[in-house]
Parts: sequence; structure tokens; C-alpha cells
Amino acid sequence: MSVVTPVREVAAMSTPTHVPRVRFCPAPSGWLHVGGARTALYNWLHARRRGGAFVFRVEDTDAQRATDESMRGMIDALSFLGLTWDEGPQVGGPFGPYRQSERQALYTAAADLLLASGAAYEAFETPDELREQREAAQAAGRPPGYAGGHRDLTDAQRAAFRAQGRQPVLRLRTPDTGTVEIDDEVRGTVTFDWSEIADFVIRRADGTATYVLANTVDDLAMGITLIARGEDLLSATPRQVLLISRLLAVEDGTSLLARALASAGLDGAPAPARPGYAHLPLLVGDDRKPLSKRHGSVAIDELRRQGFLPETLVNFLALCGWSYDGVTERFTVDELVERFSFDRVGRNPAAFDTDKLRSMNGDRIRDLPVAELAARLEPNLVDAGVLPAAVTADERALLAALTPLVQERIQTLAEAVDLIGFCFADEVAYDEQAVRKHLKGRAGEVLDAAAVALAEVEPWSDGAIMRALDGVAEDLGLGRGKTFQPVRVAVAGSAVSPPLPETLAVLDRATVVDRIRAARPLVAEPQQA
RNA sequence: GCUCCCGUCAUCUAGCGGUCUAGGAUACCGGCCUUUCAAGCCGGCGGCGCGGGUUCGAAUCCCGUCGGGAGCACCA
Repeated sequence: MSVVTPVREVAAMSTPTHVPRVRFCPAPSGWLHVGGARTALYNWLHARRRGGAFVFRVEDTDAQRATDESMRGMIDALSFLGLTWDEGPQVGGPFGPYRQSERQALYTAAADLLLASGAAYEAFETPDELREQREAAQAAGRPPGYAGGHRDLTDAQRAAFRAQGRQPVLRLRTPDTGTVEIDDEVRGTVTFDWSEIADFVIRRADGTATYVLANTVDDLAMGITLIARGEDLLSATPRQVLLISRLLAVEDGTSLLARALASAGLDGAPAPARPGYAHLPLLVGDDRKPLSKRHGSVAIDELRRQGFLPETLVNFLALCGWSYDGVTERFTVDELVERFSFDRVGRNPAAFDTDKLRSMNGDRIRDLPVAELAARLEPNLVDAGVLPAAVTADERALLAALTPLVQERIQTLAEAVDLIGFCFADEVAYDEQAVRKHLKGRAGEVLDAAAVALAEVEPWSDGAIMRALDGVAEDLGLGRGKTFQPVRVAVAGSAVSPPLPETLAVLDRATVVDRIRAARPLVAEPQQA
């Protein structure tokens, strides 16, 4: 399906709201965490549902923080989740480039035009002076925002500042009176007083664009119809709304934005319109504080490494702030696309509940076809060093046989490592506690008898092994607990493993018998013989 | 300090004036099952922040209050 052409047709009909264009625009610093992924997901879902376009734009205007590594991480994480973008890095699109570092000429042109039109003005305060003003204002109980000191400088004053070697920033003039109403798809109408909103910087002294400018210009230039982002940006919205008005202001038949686009030699959306808004509730940690590294794993890549399935993550993230009917919690991606809408998004912040995530992941693991699960387990076992990078056919066959045994015992793929790692190891790593607890008393007799019984049992199958072990138990007059556990510890090194007969059956008889004999000396004999 | 947002079990959430002695899920507790660990099944614990209104009737509407969060940057 083409996601680009319809926009032009729609623009021609001047009803741009029919085909939504949404975007996800992270700053490439750090990793994609669950909050960002949730924002990306909601946007993606919205675009997919209405046959619109999902635009991925990289906001790397702050060269200090942006890194290529982070950029790759974002791309990998989105790809892992299956959130494919229609326009953006790697795939291009009609309104590129999609990295803001490559669009500076556009912001410069827009800022120049804003200055020429009188919407913006030059301010010469240094960062230190602004900090002092802010502190003084705070101390006096006044709002800390810019007070408008350089709003109405004369040419002579500006020249004097320049003569001192100062470089000005550009500030946008905000109204002194009146209100702005923001019509938000999740919050309804939110009203702000213009008097609360100070003149803000759109271009830094070094000539680069700030977030508000770059972000607003690009949303317009790229024909974005709905801006869905975190609630933390709600109070920045009036400034963007104002900037949008200034950018869309028409003079001599062309908008300021169109002129900026032309002078930068870039293509923009044919008929940019004022985008709508949807401010998503914050995703917080289990302590109700904003998510950070302290909250364990909140990076998508880390969750992937731990063995969370992308379909679980997508399902779970969808539920972090959105609900369908309050009862249904299990959704396929297609069902989400079909059902998602911003009007079902809640307004209160959601805590990221790892326990529930694990539970949902376990459910999905259990529902996977065995062969599929085995295939997904493999890379995790390789990462953990249980399997070599080049997995042999034998190892793969063993994994396939083991997979049904772990399927209902793990919540994450990584948990399989502890459960069946011993099956692939050359040597058993004995858990000290397990040895102390189970290799004592009559365990020696059990191991001796089990070694003999298992060396002879025919066929080498779980049923026959079960009967052999039961025979040992009966001969010694012990229960299954007292017989199975010593054998389990001898073979697995641990008191916890998948069901014993089934597990032994998939291993070589020789391996099993050897391990039982090798463990024999570990048994602590009773003090009195 | 100012502005804005939010407030149902520990957690996520349903609820849009009567069907709510507030429903579901996770976690937790107990039982069944049982060779360990799980899974599964059954049962249990547990909540409308508070105070005023409006109304025959309020978790639902209004006001206040308290609490939490975000923003007020030459960061995004």
C-alpha cells in the first residue's frame, strides 16, 4: 500500500485529516526505553489503523548528546518490535532528509524569516546573565521565565551589543494577554494563559535551531496531522501552537514555511495544516518515579536480551495507558491495529509492572509451537554461552527435544539457560546446597541402584526410565522424592530441572550413567555406618 | 513560587447518575495435582484520597482540600 501518494491527493482535496501522518522523533542519546517505545507504538498503531504514514525522524540537533551508537540502537529496537516506518532513515521518503542535523538550512531560513516578519527578535543576554535574572526573579517570587528585557531594542542598542562581541539568540514574541486552547485527543481541551508564557528561544547564539523550532518546522514540513507524545510536552504546546501560526502566516500568497522550504531547497508537504495533539500519560517505575536506569531493565534491547518476546512487549506496552474493554488483555498485533484509538487512552500515569510483563510473556511462550520456541531459544542460549556460536545439528536436535520440557516452566527465554544448560555442558556444575540437601543419607544406595538399573533398562525411553526409577524406590523402600532428587542432583547438578525421566530420556544413556557414578563420591555418608 | 495534568485493590485497569454488597488481570495467600520447579484448576485477601454540595439516588456531576507528577533552559 502506498502511504505517500494519498497525501498528495488528499492535499489536493484539502481534507488532510483523512489520511493521518504521525511521527516518532526521538533524540538519539541513550537507548530506546519502554516509554519511548510505547509512544512509537501508539503512533504506529494509529497510522496502521487508518492507512496513514508513520514517520521516523531523528532529532539530533544537540550534537553534544547525539551518538551514532544510540541511533543504531533506536533503529534496532524499533525493528525488533516490528514498528516499521514508512518514511525515515534507511527508507527515505518525499519530505526528507529525516535527520535534523541535515536540515539546519531550513531552520536557519525559517528563523531569518521569522525575524524579518517581526515575529521574532534578537536578544543579547549571555547565559550567565539569564541565570542571574532567573534566580533574582525566583527570589522575588516572580515566574522564572524570560522577562522580555531585549524585546524592543533599537538598532543602536543592537549595534552596541554586537560591538561588545555578543551574538544574539532569536526569541519568539509571545502574546501578553488572552488564552490558548489546546484540543487534546486524550485530555480534552486544555487552556493556558498567554501571560504565563515567556518569549522563548528558537535559535541559539551559535546559529543552531532549538527543539521547538526544529520540531515545529519539521512537523509542518512533513505534513504531520497528529502529534502524539509524552505528557511532559503538554506545557510546551502553547509555544508550538504559536510558532505554527507564525510559520503558516501567508504573505504574498505563500506561507513563511513555504518560503523557508524553497530557500533551503527542500521539499515539504504540499498543504501543511495545524496538527492535532494527543498527550500520553507518563510511564513511571514501580516506585512511581520517572523511569531511569535505576528501575532495572527498561531499555528495549535489555528486555530482548532477557528473553521477552516482541509480541509480548507490543501487547504489554499497548496496555500501558490504553485499554480495550477492561477485560481483554491478550491481543495480536493485528487486533491492536484494529482496536487501538486515542480516545481509549487513559489520563493517569502508568507504572511499568515487570511482574505482569513476565506473566504475559510466559503465557505467550506456552502458546508458541514447539519448533518456533526452540528457534527463539537458540540465540539466547548462544548468548549465554550454553551453545556455541555455530550450533551443530546434534545440539539443535537436543534443544528440540528439550524445548517441550521447558515450555511451561519459563517466563522469559533466558530462564531456559538455568533449566537445561546442564544438558549441553561437558561437566556438571554442582550446586552446593542441592548436594548438601539431597546427596546424603541413603542417597549413596539410590545412586548405586539407579546406575545399575539405568545401565540396563530397555528401551531408553521416559516410560521405561520411570519404571526403572520406581523399581529402585521400591527395592530400597523409599518414596519418589528420596530417589528422584539424588539422581536429579547427580545428573543436573541442581535440585531443580525439568521432569526427570523425560529429561534423562533425551540425554545419552552413557552420559546419564557416568554422571550418576561420578556423583557417587559426593554423597556424605552417615556418621554411623 | 507560578502554570498545567492526574487521583478506583500493592500494580495495570473497567466504570461515563441507579444493573456497583465496584468487574477483570498481575502480585500475594490457601487448596487440589505432584519426582523437583513450574503449568493448570479451585478458593481467598484487597480499592473509589478527604470534605462539602447537587440529586430520590454519586466511584460517576460541581466546589474545595490534600496528595502525586510535569513544565516554567541558548535539553529534547
